[in-house]
Amino acid sequence: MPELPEVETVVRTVAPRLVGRRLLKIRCFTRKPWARSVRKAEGQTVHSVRRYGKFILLELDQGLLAIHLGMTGKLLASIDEGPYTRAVLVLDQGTVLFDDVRQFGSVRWLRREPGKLGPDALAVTAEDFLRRLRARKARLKPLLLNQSFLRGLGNIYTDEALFRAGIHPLAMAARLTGQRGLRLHSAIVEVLSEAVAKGGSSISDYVDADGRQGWFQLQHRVYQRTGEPCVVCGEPIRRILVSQRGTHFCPRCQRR
DNA sequence: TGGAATGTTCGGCT
DNA sequence: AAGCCGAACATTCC
Repeated sequence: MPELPEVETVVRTVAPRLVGRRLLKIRCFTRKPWARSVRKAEGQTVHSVRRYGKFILLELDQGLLAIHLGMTGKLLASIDEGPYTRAVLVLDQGTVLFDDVRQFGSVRWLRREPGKLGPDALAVTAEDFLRRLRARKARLKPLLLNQSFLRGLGNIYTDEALFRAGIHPLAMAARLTGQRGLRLHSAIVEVLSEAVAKGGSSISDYVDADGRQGWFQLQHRVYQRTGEPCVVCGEPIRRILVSQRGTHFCPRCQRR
């Protein structure tokens, strides 16, 4: 489920349940190694909840609780534990569940925020973005997915941003003209802002902490529209594999 | 039945 | 060193 807009939506919906609350206990139902670190969070008060790239960070008295939703993780303001509930945050008032079918997600206690990530995809300035593009000898699709280059983009919004900018996913980052680099920066900020405003994309079963779906999937122009006509030129949308990820683009609007 | 799915990490190769 | 590739993690859905 989770790229920047989905994580941002979860943060906004879960924050009111967590801020000011005391984490009495964290019960884990998994044998993943991350479950052992959460003990250090028990007994602590949650001072703030914020998004850091695709991480949800709970600021505690000491250190942070870092939640990553992986591919299918959900944070739910609920007490209805199900077969995929991997952790239960027991608060002094209420509970929050961490459900995760595929178990690529995690909840772990950290001394400080995760290091070595690039600037936030919604906050990066055009100048900084251009400078960073220039410094990389890599193709755009894998580069934009790389969280140490820019944090927050995933497969959906990378494809959507490249389409909006009219840039081929295999184009070399360092060889983009300044104009096209700026266009890409605007496309990224625009598509992410619009998606946040729509509560993210519910392409399989993504829901926010209150169980509500997002609606941005209705605005997707290329992602999972293989064979359907391009909304701009009518050419069928093509799907290729780029570093093992399905990559969708319009061969006419996004020439190499 | 095989393949694909919103993600990250690690080892190996160039 | 940087970047690419494939595999691995676990499960469901079509």
